[in-house]
Amino acid sequence: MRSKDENKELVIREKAIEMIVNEGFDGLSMQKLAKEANISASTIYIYFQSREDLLNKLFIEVQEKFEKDALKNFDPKMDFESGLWLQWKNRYNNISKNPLEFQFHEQFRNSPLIRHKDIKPTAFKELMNEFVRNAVKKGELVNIPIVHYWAIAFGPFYTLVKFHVEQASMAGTPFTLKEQSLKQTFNLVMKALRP
Amino acid sequence: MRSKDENKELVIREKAIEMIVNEGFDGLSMQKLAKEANISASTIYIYFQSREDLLNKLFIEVQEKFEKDALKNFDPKMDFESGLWLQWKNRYNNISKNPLEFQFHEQFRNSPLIRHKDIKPTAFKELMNEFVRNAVKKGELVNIPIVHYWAIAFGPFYTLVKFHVEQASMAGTPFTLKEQSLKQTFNLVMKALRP
DNA sequence: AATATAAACGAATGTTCGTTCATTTTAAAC
DNA sequence: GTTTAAAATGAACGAACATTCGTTTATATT
Repeated sequence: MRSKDENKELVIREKAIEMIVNEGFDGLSMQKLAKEANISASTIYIYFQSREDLLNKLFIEVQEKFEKDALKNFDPKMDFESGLWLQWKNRYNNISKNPLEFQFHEQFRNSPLIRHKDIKPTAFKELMNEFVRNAVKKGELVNIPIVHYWAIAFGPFYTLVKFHVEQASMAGTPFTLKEQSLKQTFNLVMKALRP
Repeated sequence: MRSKDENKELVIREKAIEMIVNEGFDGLSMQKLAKEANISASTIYIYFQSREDLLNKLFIEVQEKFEKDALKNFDPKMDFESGLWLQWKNRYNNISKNPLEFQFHEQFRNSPLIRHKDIKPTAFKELMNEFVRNAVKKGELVNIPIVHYWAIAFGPFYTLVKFHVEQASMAGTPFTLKEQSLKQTFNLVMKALRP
């Protein structure tokens, strides 16, 4: 009996994301993907049920990886400023290490494909809610609806990061955003969020 | 001689945006679009050179309309808080009146299609820069790089609005976001931006 | 070394794609 | 009412699409 080549599935995933980022969803055909991965098109169907299944699995994989990595060293009992800053830095690190995955994720999130999936509420979300509740209780954070909090706490972060990712992507240069820039923006955000 | 039916071009544009928002870029085929618009596929080519030309024209149209409407009653000599709030409200009004156009714009902006176009710097951008320079000079705004300003001044706005647009779109209900919610978020953003 | 079994493949399926073109229809201009 | 020229069309084009299938190949197990 022959066993599945784990590396082969990885190549399919990598090339698929690369093609989608560079050419969009309609730029990803199974035959072109096969050629890029140096395999036969029919081989893809051993690893994925269909094109749609492939896309969904890619999204879920990236989403889960990003959520998990965002919580590295994080504890909802941390003081608010340290906890939020840790999240900014974690997310920043993930994006600079995986700009293609990030762009794929953004593209998927902004497309109607996202509607065909039901996004299950993750433990991630509950952990963040706890973090926010604690901070309000301790008087470290203004008491506002959670969506307002998300908008202010992460809106500036993603706007800033996306700007730099897009700049780099268009110019063909590596993604660069100095930690000092991030910190300066973060300090202003904290000013908004403190009671 | 027969003249072009302006209404026909409008229907094509409307249906195209509708299809893209509901089914994505690969959901838009010329034949399906023709059927939706009750015309022959070849008729589309009287109004647009190609599929790509159609997409580009749609984007440019929406982009210019949104930029123009964002500046309604705006003057770069306004005091900072009033000027920024006016922009929030203008943008908010446009999005709630044209949620499909907004979603189309977001989808395009986050796709690689945007790279095939060169975005010419608009008068819009220069006007905003002047507004910011004035505000800094008058001591109404912290002195930070312009990209940091954009991130903080509009990041929270778009994060909040997109959340509500997506909610409404998924649930099939109309877009609703109370002005009071918007104002509350705005006040915190102002707290961050004041010196 | 033989066997068994899933991986891997190339070719072929029927469909749909964007676009073209010869023809017909329409309405403005005279 | 006739002319004229562009709008509008349906049929047709080859290319590319996702997926299937019968066959071959590779490898773990015996």
